[in-house]
Amino acid sequence: MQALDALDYKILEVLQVNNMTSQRDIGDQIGLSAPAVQRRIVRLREMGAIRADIAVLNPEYLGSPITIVVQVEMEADKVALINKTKEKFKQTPQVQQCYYVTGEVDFILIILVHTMKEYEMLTHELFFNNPNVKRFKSSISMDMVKVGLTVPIP
Amino acid sequence: MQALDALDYKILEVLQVNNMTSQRDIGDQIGLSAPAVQRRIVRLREMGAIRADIAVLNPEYLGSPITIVVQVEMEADKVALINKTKEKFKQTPQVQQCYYVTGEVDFILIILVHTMKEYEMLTHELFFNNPNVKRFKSSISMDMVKVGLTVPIP
DNA sequence: GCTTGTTTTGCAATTTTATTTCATTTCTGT
DNA sequence: ACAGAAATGAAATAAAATTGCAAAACAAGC
Repeated sequence: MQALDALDYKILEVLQVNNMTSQRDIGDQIGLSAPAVQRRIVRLREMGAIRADIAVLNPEYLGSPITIVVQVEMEADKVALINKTKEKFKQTPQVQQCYYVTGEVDFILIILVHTMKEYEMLTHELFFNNPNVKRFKSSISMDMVKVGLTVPIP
Repeated sequence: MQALDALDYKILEVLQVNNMTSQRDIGDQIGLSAPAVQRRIVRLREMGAIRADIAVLNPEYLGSPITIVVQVEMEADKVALINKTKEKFKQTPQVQQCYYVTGEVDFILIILVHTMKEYEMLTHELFFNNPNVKRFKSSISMDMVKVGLTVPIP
């Protein structure tokens, strides 16, 4: 994992807000030619500093899915079981995000469903049918005050 | 807010995974010409179905920020105070995400900081100095099992 | 069920952007 | 200071996005 320099950081800072910015524009902003910017971006992708390039969609236009924050407490902390559960969460399309955390609960999930019926079925699939889940608590999101994946840049 | 058709959904499905996919590729996949795809994408952006186009960065390369999930319980549910608090969270760069939720707690935050010292200072700024915050609970993320903004498409 | 007006489409042409080539410059380590 | 490696800019090329326009698909009214 090679280190990044100040110019790389500036490029990332621009791209994580708008990855449609042209290389010429970026070059002008940071004092490099377009090809130099291009080569750096290729390298940043190859090394994995840029993990993906995505369009952020507005849920309003997609049947207004319901966002639910779920806290999951596990029965046992056996690594094998934890990993199996992680894998299950990862592969469930409705699970938008999953964090394995310290503290009273073990997982915090951000789940998106189109109906509460769908959520009800999902809870069976993910929690009731998993004997290692001790309990879970759901909080319905009334307002997605801030949503993003922006990482603060040093 | 005008409705989307099946082709729009297919385009969004592709773009929310990889917005660098060329219009020709998308066209081939869904049976449209590149210009037709182009015009639909422009429209989807204008109407706000596509909210942003971003690069997803790998925190590993950015000084390995610590991800913390915070549950915040408010003192009073006065709308004016809630809105002020929302605004504060929204404007704090370390707050990557903020959900206003039903249930025992009022807010769930995803926070990224570079050091625990930074977090300690942030808790003062956001929580201790806000008289309407009754209590808050922090969970450190040990594994970002799944991270994304993907919305399930109908 | 036909006609008219509107919208959407595909093709071709144009423009813009990304990528490659290559000589030169800048860095690095000795 | 010097050799080797890496990064750069200018120019050329390739690829992609965008535009103009005629034809096709669609919808509403008669």
